[in-house]
Amino acid sequence: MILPLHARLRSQITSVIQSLYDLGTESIPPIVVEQPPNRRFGDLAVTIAFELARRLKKPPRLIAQEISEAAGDLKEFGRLHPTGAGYLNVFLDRAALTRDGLGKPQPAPQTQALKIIVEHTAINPNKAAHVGHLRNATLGDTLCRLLRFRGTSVEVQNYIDDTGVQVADVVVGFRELEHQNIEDIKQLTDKPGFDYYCWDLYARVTTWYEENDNRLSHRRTALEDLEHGIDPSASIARIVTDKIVRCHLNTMARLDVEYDLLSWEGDILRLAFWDRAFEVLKSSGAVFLQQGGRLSGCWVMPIGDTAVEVAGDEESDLDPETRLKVIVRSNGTVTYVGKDIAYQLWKFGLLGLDFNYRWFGRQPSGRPLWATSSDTTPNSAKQVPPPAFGHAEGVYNVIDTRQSYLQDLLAQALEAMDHPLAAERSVHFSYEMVALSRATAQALGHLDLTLDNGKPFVEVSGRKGLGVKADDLLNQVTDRAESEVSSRHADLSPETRREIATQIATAAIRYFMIKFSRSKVIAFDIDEALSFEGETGPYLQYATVRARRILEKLENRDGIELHNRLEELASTSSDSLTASAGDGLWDLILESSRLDEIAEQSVRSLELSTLAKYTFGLAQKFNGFYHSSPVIGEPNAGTRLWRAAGVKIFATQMTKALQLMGCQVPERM
RNA sequence: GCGCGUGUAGCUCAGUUGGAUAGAGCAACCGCCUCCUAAGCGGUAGGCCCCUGGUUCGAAUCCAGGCACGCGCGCCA
Repeated sequence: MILPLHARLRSQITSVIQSLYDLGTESIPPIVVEQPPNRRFGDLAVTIAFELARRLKKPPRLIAQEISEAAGDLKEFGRLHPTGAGYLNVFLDRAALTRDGLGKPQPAPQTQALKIIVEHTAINPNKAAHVGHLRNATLGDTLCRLLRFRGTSVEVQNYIDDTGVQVADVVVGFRELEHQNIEDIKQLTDKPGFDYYCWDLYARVTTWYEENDNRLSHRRTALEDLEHGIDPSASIARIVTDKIVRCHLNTMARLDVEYDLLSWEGDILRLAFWDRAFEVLKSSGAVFLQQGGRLSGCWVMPIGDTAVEVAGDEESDLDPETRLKVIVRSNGTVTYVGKDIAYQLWKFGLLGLDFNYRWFGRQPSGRPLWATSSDTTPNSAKQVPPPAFGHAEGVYNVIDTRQSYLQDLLAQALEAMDHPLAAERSVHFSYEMVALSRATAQALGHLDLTLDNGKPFVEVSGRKGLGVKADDLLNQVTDRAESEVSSRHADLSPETRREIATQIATAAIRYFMIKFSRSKVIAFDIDEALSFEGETGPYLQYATVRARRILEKLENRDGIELHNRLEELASTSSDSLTASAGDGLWDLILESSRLDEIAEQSVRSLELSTLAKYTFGLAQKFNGFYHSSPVIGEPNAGTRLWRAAGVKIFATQMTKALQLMGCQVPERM
């Protein structure tokens, strides 16, 4: 792992600069350590001379020279080589770093006491999950893995909006279109495919509303019934949402996505979280009662629009009310933003109220899953007590970019309630939506060429039933993988082939969801997602499997177990690691060691594609090495040993990187 | 109208918070399975980094102004 090395290099250079120039510690700019574009320049590059050029009013090239001369031979790094316009490059002790990489795995970074809550998935529990939800869950889950990798303790929450319009619509569907009673619906939930059934029903309800506007009154009634727990609608909703949530959990489990807590909106209502939040909002002056005008009788929050404030002009044509956000309607009901404020306060432990909790089930990995509850009867003594949820130091809300405006309001509300720290630590992890490529939309019969507007993609719409269901996609990809595995490894048992196919499918889908920048709309293309060649998850797995097979065979033939051969490596000529060896072995080792640096960068920028691109590039390096440099067949014992060491380091780091992306390494491919 | 985002090879996208020769994948074309798995590798071809100006040792990257596209802006969630 390379970050500690960076830190040591930085501190040594800092002392050199301090002794050389009259600069306080604070006025030394941060020392950036980069990768030189070409290995012949060095193993690491430092750009500090460029940073200092302005301050010292000297050319960077000269500064680099001065630093290099003053530094002499640095401990562990040797000379600083001034090159180019002012880079300072170092060559590392390659043999030592390679031996370190093989040594006992370093202890995981200590878990910090502070806890981070990550909220993701949050699918309306009224229909099957689709590809857009997969992007959310994959990003959210990968973020959690990265945070834990860095030693942060993470609590994963999945928000269940069980009292919203979408659920109300499906309730209306069961009652008004299907005329089903509670018993009928219960029977339906016992059959497979209930989420698919609701997918269609939801689309039918939408059409049914469109045929006659008066029918929308059914939605209003149902919505009120849900909020106030009035049967039969409330009971129907409870049965439907419980089943759909379990369907979603099953879908996500297929991608190795798990949670700690399901937060049900209904509990927020029943436990009167909102009432408490409302008191705080009022007493802090964050909201006020609007009198007169269009919003008369509403409790509103002023929206801080910096652009408007800076302009400062009278803006006479701009309605001042457009800068007010309604939090409580004139009929006394609370809006979505209001409920969200209450929930966010609870996450930080700032609400002064807590949920009750109920056991929801054990997930495939064995991890317990809890759900919030508003049942006040105490848990039976036999039951395990729930962990302490909430009270986070920071919160990531993984929600698509269309909700940026609302997420912004949320932070503003916290600020207005005199919780600036919580506001600052409420991070909206935003990402663009998943749409359908033209080809895929057409294949699904969703692209009407007569109405073709020439857009490069077609937006998914759950309301219209337009989209690719997550389980359909998973099934297709898994089947495809299974036939590939079968054609290559007929000797494996059907169970093993299926298991491998599942691992491949997971990697294919998860990698696909991670590899794009979060600010890019994904035009989902089924053929692209089904491909296992080029920049795909299976490519990464394949490289890792190959590396493992080499090590396996080597152990069987030569009995080489690398961690037992460290001393032998120390006394073996490391010529294989020099540039003149020309096989990219050292490049492979150095690049493998950068995983911690990349993980750090990915979290800092919330750009998980960085991790994906790095892992892909690393796999490419290995494949190049694989073709140029035989390991088992290498006659020179020393060269063979060093190469084996490189393969081992690669396999170890690659396995970790894949784990971070929620992917496993199949035993064969 | 206002806000946010995007514009890089035929297509889909990277480009390390201003750095060394702008890179991948797909598609196209040409090669490589007696050799650790060809889900692989090598090679060829393909670029006014949307436009114009500015900032400086240096700009695809930062600033200003345009252009194009997407999303958001409700007493919906």
